[in-house]
Amino acid sequence: MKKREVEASVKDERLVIKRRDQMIKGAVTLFKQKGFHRTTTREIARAAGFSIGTLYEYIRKKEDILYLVVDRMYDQIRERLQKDLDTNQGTVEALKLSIAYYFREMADMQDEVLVMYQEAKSLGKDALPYVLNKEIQMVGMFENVIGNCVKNGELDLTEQEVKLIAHNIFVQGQMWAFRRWALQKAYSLEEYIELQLDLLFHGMKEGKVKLGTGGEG
Amino acid sequence: MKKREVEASVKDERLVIKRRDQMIKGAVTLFKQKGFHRTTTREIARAAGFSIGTLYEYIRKKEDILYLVVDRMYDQIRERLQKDLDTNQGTVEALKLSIAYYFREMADMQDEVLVMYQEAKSLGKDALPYVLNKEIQMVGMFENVIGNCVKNGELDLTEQEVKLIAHNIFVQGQMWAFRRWALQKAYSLEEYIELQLDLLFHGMKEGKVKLGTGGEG
Amino acid sequence: MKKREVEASVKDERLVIKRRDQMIKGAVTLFKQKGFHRTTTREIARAAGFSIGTLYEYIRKKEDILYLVVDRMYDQIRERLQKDLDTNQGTVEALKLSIAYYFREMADMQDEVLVMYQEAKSLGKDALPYVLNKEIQMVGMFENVIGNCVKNGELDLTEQEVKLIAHNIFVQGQMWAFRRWALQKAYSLEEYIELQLDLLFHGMKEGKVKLGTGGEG
Amino acid sequence: MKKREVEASVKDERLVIKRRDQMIKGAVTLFKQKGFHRTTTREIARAAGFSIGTLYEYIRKKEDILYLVVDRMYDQIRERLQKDLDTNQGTVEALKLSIAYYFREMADMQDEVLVMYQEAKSLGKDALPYVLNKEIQMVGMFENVIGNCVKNGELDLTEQEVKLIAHNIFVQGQMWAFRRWALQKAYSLEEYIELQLDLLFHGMKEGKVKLGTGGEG
DNA sequence: CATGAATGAGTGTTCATTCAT
DNA sequence: TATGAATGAACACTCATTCAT
Repeated sequence: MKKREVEASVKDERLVIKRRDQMIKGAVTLFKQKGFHRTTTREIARAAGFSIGTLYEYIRKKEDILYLVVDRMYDQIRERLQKDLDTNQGTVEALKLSIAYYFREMADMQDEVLVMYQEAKSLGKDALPYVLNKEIQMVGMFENVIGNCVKNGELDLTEQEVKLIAHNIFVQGQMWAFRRWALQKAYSLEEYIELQLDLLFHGMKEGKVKLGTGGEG
Repeated sequence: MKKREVEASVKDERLVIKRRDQMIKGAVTLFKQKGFHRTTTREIARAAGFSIGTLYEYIRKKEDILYLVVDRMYDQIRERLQKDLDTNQGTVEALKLSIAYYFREMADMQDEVLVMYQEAKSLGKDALPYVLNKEIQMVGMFENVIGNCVKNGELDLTEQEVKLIAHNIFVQGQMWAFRRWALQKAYSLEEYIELQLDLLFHGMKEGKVKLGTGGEG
Repeated sequence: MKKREVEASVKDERLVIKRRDQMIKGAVTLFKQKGFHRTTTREIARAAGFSIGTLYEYIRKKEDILYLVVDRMYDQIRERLQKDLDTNQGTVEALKLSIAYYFREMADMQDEVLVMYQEAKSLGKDALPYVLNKEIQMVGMFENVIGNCVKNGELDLTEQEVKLIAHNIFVQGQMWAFRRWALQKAYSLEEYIELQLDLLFHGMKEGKVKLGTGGEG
Repeated sequence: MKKREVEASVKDERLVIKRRDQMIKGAVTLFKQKGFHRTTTREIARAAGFSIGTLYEYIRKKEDILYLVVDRMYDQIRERLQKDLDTNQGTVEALKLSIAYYFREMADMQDEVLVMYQEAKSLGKDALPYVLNKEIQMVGMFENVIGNCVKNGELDLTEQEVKLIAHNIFVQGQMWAFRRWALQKAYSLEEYIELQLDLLFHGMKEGKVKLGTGGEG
């Protein structure tokens, strides 16, 4: 899927990138505070440090800004994650480290995650599939590393299981942000990571009482 | 936390309930399609089958509609879940059934879940804590059943683990709705339920290769 | 000019009068507080002690209520004034007493005066002339008494002067109400009356310096 | 009391003044015809020659327009009056000229006076005191000139009398506008001025009959 | 390239008035 | 007669977007 280009009137590419950086920076802050819909283009322009007229030299519609924000965020996360995964592959130990790394990255970008999370559906019919595609890619990255562990024989999972685990990991990374109101009261980030990893790998631990009895035997 | 009452101008309680039912029904459909912000009060009125004037006889502000939708949904899910949990308690087997039941309920209310999920943050400062409280209650219900299994000795988990598992279950119930674009292509609902249950209880299964060996030691 | 009748659907005349009394009473209070435009028909109905439906059994349009209020007020003032003037006629002394009486009456009906004063222009093109006519009648009453004093030889004034004095008196009666924010801080009602009477009858008193010099001599 | 500034979104001060001039001009005409409440913001925008959007670039709320109108009017009258009073001070002759001048000014601004008079109470709790303060200042200007005549010995009046006379003059200036329906049928402006001045300075003239006799003594 | 004034469709909300019960 | 639910025209105000300078 090709990159969905947001058209700019300005030709100077350097400038386009610079201005969009300013824009995205300002927009994230505002979206975080008031959401996409309650944020006006004027506010974004002001936060970015230029006029409303200038803003529209670099985008076509308000929605473009949201797209730019979300797009940038995905790229950042994916880039970092890719770099990490490239160096750690194939072993369960490496997988654990990568998941932990991913959780920490997501915690680091909490605000952006929240924005993406809550406003993505505001993207129009054209931008949405592109964004979903990025998610699929990211989930795919986890599928790959887990899949490698399976190939190695370190894990024994079906393809279906691999896919779902990848989704679960992906969502649990977001959870820390979007359920912060509950989770961050109960756990530190490292506690959260440790617990989730444990659950991910071992599930709920059975007690001794029923050991050997009934169940799925 | 007391119920946050949405005031109506109309006195006839029966009528209020009836009209609000119509309202909620119409609103959910619209919110799902276009989100809360892009849906106009006029559209909601039309979808509900009455005029804009009548709509405002039953609410005070547009936000009230969102609150009504979310509130109703929570109540429904909680009520059904409570009823289920009341009859199935204490065993892992019952817990599994309850989780499956919960997943199915959430799948059944996909649209509402989606709306709640993406629009909840649009609720004002007064309604939001009330809604979050409802979530806490629902998560608490799962904490209880799992906790009972721990007391029985059927499960061996710390309080922290219990809490996080409850959150995970809760979120996985929502996942089916808000990640439908990916999950519902890959799994049937029953497959999804079975897989998630398996992962919840057993985690990733290790292969035989590395059995007995340490990490990178 | 015939009385402008406000049509009622209800036939029972006694009831019409009773309900309209309730209505006027409630309306005056509300108009005083928030003005005619900011007062809703529902509020008036509630203040009157019956439903909005019932309200409309006794009037045709909201404006009718304003008319009813203003009309009632004029009638009251005129009635009282007439009674007073009937018994005190022809002498300057009696005129002074009547003016003082009128001032006191207006002070007594301050709220109503204020309402009439500020909202009269909200009366439609049909009701307004009728109301203005009532004012003309009241001014005419003063013209008469003053005119009688002229006929008696107690006062020496042209018709034009008589008319203007009548207007001045009329307005000075209202002044106490509509300039209350300034006058009632500086004067007691009786002081106000005494001073105005003095000025009315003697004008500004010249000092001794210029006596006999230049000017209009 | 500081000037209550009405905020504009537009930065160009010259433009703000120009557009507000258009606005005020259009608004006065409309307010005169239909009153403040019955005039819509769109009508004002149209009358001013620009769009509703543009209107709101120069004000924040509809009420601001009323405030602008009233404020402008007070400033104009006071400015002119001040200029006049600065050059004519201390003598009864000058006082008469000033009063006549004031009456003519008010007649010149009839429409604005009418608007101010009938709609001032529609100003919110923040703007009203500011407007009343302007009235107090204007009344104060008359108090001063009259007071000077007293100091000169040209007039023999108490402070209380001076204050009340100032109020009377002020109101009589407005009267020509708000009782136009009666006064302007009976008098020319110059007749009105001459008569009022005469009454102000000499009051009602007693006839010869009773000369020398007391009241009811 | 940058600016910011101008635009007007669109939105939430109100409220006088009607009419079936 | 009395009620109050229903209606929808009307209103104040917002904001994305354009375009002349």
